[in-house]
Amino acid sequence: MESEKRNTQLLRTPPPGKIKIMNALSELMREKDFNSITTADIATTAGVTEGLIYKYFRDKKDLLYQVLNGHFQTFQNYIVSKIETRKSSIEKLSIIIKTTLKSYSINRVFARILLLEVRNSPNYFESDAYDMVKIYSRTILDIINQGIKEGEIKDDIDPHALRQVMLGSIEHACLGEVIFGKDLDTDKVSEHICNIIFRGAKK
Amino acid sequence: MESEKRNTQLLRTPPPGKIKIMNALSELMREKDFNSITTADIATTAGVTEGLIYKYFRDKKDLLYQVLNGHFQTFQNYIVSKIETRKSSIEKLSIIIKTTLKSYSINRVFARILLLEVRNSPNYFESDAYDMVKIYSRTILDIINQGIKEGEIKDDIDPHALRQVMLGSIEHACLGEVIFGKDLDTDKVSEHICNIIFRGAKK
DNA sequence: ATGGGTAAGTAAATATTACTCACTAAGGTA
DNA sequence: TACCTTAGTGAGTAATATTTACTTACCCAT
Repeated sequence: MESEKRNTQLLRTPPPGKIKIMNALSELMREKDFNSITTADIATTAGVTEGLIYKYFRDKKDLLYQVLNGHFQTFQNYIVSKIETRKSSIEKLSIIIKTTLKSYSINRVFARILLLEVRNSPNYFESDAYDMVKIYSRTILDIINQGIKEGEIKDDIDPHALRQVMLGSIEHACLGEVIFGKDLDTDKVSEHICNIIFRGAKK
Repeated sequence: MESEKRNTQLLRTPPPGKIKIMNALSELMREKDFNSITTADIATTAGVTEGLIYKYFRDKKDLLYQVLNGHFQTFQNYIVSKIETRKSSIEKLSIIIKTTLKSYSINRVFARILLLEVRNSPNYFESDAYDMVKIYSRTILDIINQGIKEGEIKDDIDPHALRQVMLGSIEHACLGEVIFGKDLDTDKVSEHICNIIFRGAKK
């Protein structure tokens, strides 16, 4: 009963102020980079006072991490829903590449935070958001290993290296879009990337 | 005569204070991320006053860009010296991958700045440092195009995509080292990466 | 119903820190 | 000598992230 109470408390929808603050930052980041956004900016666009930010977030960075976490949650669900029906490993990995690229492209704020804004501070790697990244990253590795075991992927390929190439390619491909707002034909680009990667990785 | 004077002025070795400031930031960044380093920190480790920083640099970020530029200059020279003797495109690209990875690995501060600290602010893309990046990036593209023309690389490969995969792979591969200080066997990793990339890209 | 506890939110003070400005000292040069 | 330029100083200022003491509203157990 005790734990049930605490549990419902954890799961219940966050207070409106908290939501408003997170949305405000997300919105502001469509135009500005994180460091150029002030706590005053955030508070006014959220329609709350500056002090409230520090009721729900340890500091400004913590707010950023929680916003990222929110975006990553929906991203992760989307990814999982896309690959669960597929059988072949190569196919799964291709879908991950295309879907990730598409997600970054559709939600540039999400991509911006993940690729440009958080990695420079050590605290990020202790955050819940980074835990999500680890899960996503782990998923890819598992699929690669499965692919090797089932003979779809060459067994002289280093799984970690393949994952690095995949993730690196995806990230670098959308950098231009995220930074300069260039348009990106995700279907075409992901096809090119898959072409390069798998004509080597596929046995 | 006017312009000659100005020219020698530009080329002559920078004042000791400027050098000390740049070295100080570089040194501090071996331990801390850029945002956690204060101008006071920089001044004291450099043994100058805070005001002097703003004599030579527009702002704190500009200092960072100039430090990056310095590192990139030596990096670029190193790269060029490594590939100029080689004939084959694939070979050149392989060397670039290995050498870049090695450079990042040896000079973590350089890698840290380039990959984690500058890309989030728009000003960076107006800086001299970014001009250097463009040159480096252009070099790779030229080699790829040459490789395609000479039949070393498949002609259905998109040159930009191949470059993205290359650069992305390199960067992602050294991220763990740069962030967490993990050791990296550059020879092995670059071999793995080349293996993945070129078994598809090589005709 | 009511009063005590807790969650949501406020307003103003504080402390850090990037950046400015008016100044000095030391060459070099005409 | 007088002057100009360059290197450097040190005390400020202004912006802004964070803290603190306080108010209000609501829930639930007596």
